[in-house]
Amino acid sequence: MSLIEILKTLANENRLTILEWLQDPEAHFPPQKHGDLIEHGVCLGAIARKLGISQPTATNHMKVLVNAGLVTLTRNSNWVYFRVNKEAISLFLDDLQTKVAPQK
Amino acid sequence: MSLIEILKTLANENRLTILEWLQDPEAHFPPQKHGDLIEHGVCLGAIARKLGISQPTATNHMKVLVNAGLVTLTRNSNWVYFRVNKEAISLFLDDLQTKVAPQK
DNA sequence: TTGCTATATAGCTTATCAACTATATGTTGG
DNA sequence: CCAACATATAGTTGATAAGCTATATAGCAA
Repeated sequence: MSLIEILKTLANENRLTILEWLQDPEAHFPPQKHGDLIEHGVCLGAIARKLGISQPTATNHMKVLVNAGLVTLTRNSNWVYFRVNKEAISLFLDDLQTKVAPQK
Repeated sequence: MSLIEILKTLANENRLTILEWLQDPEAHFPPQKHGDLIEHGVCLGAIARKLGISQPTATNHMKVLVNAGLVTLTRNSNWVYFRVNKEAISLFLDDLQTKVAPQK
């Protein structure tokens, strides 16, 4: 995904917060009965509840984050799990630095 | 300015391009009769013309960039000059890295 | 089966953004 | 002084975004 698309993805308070939470799921979410926070990821409902937004809105935010490549999605029966994509974030930060601070 | 405000500022193709150009004004703008590109900055009209947008639209983009602290503004008679604020950009990049890639 | 939970999809509303035109103000040069 | 230029401001429009409700689908559990 292009630099500008990733910037648009992050230029939203809720999405930025979600990404921050997903960096360290155990620090921000209660244990899940149906899937390990680290191994499988954080499920959609937990994110929606913690943010205090409706489930469809959360679905949409996660779609944007996945599209930008910042988060990966795993399905297991009727659950959807999300994990941060650290490599993509690292690439993005490098790109951004090259673009807006090339002297470094 | 807050991290999220800066992200919103950069999440626009034209503004991102302007910031890139202002990193190295001599590489992107012709010499100015009325003010040195490096010493004083790039004047508004030059930015509007190069982007192919109207002057009021350029004024608005520059206002956003200045508000975010990424660019500084200097007035001289009827000209307005803009220069990149490298320190602010550097701080922003650090902030962002801390937020979305804290393990580094 | 029935009901509960998890997620997806559709459709709507409101807010924000990026662009424009028109116009005003102020500066400079002839 | 007047014309040309630089920028600012006001107001409008069209597109996109973020939220919601209502509803559909699918899995699980009693």
